[in-house]
Amino acid sequence: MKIADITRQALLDHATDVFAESGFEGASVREITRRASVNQAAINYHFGGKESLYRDVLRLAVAALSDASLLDENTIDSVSRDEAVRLFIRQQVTPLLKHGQIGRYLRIFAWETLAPTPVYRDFIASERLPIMDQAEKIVRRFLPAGAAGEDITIATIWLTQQVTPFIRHYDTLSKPPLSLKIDKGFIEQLAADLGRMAVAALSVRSTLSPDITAQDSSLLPVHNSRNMQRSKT
Amino acid sequence: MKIADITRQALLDHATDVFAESGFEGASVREITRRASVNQAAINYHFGGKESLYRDVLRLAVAALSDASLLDENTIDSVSRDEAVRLFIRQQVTPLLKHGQIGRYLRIFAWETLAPTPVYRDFIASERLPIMDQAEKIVRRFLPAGAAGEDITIATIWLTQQVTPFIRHYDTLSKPPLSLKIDKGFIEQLAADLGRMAVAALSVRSTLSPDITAQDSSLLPVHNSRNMQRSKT
DNA sequence: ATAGGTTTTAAACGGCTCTTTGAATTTCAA
DNA sequence: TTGAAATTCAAAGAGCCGTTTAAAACCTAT
Repeated sequence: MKIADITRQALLDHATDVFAESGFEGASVREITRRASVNQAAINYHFGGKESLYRDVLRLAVAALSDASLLDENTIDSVSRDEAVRLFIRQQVTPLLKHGQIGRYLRIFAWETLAPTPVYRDFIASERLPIMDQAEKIVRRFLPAGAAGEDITIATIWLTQQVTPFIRHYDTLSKPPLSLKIDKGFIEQLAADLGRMAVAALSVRSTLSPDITAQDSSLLPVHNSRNMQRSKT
Repeated sequence: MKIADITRQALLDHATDVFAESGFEGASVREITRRASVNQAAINYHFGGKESLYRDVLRLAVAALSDASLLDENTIDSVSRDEAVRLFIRQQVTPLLKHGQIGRYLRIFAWETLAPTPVYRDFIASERLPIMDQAEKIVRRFLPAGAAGEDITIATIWLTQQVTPFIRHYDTLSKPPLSLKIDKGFIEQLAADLGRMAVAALSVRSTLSPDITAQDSSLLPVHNSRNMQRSKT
């Protein structure tokens, strides 16, 4: 491996760290190059600027998330819809363990959902995020066939965002006063709990779902009521 | 009203905007003072610095969220647990409408959950956020009496984070290609859907909950299984 | 070994950041 | 009205930002 490739790789690696910690704007090229133990001008020489470096990190992120995916085009339809949800949740929870790997990428995307950078906008405009397609595919199996596009969008966003709070609250969980140990057992349980809750939540959106509680009669079964209840503005 | 109070109020108001848009670090005193049409030094004169201004904004935020709360100590226990969840969800969804009001505060807290500022850490260390207390109180009504503290924490975080994705994705929803109209009807429906899903999700955590779906036999009722399944590390 | 291209380095540039300063202005009470 | 206090203002200070530059060091192939 050429020496230039080593610094290039070091830059990508530490840039991922810093971008995950502070977001694109909050990250400084000085901090990145310092951690990578390379000269400050290295980013501009190897990548052409901070933005291009970030673009490459985003590219690696989607690639890594695709590789780590438990679901592909085939399995997503060959398993039960409940199992699909559980797999979808699990593939997002497990990165909490491997801290040096995919967890950083999820944090970068968390920054982008809060305040999208122009780089990110360009990025998703060109290549779609597979995670969104997966979520939509799964959601469609729960919603009625004639569900409105808005219903699907809302449910899709909802599903994709079920795990990210725990990515974001990683520090809250692992540090005092909670000091939870984020080990394999914890991850397993978290995946199981979240999967179960997600299945239950999506099931009430389905016309097939039974009444979910006996102690609240106002919870009538829903039949794609979205459009019926809109205000007539 | 004294003139000094007018600029002070203008600073607080526009600071809330900028902090909500860009977070604490991303916000600049130049931008705030420019929007407030006051001198750049005004923040330091009236508040003593950017940090103190932010502290005051946070103070106003928790106060406003408390005022806008549909739940207080009394009602949270006087209604059914399902109704409590729905009210909790609704009180967070409605700010999506009143853009100039509470929505900004929720966005500020969204920034803080992603990367807490020292100011925020100090802040919550002194006075607890009522929303967390509410969520925990509600969650406890769903979990078994002997539930582990970790289970409660996880479920509490989960409940508080059910709405924020939609606060964050406000632009995604309202702008092309979706271009959803965020009107009263939409908010009502969103609150209803999220409320129903949240109740369903929390119900499966309860020993009282019935089986929620017939097509997946692996979904057995759960009995506070968290501790039983932990790895023996 | 040497020439030629690649990579690294230190320094500087221009622009933005928050804060400080001291004078000019406005406000308000005597 | 006058004088002291409160407030506003323009300017400058000190520091970090991303980027550019040109010289130095390094590799590699002849």
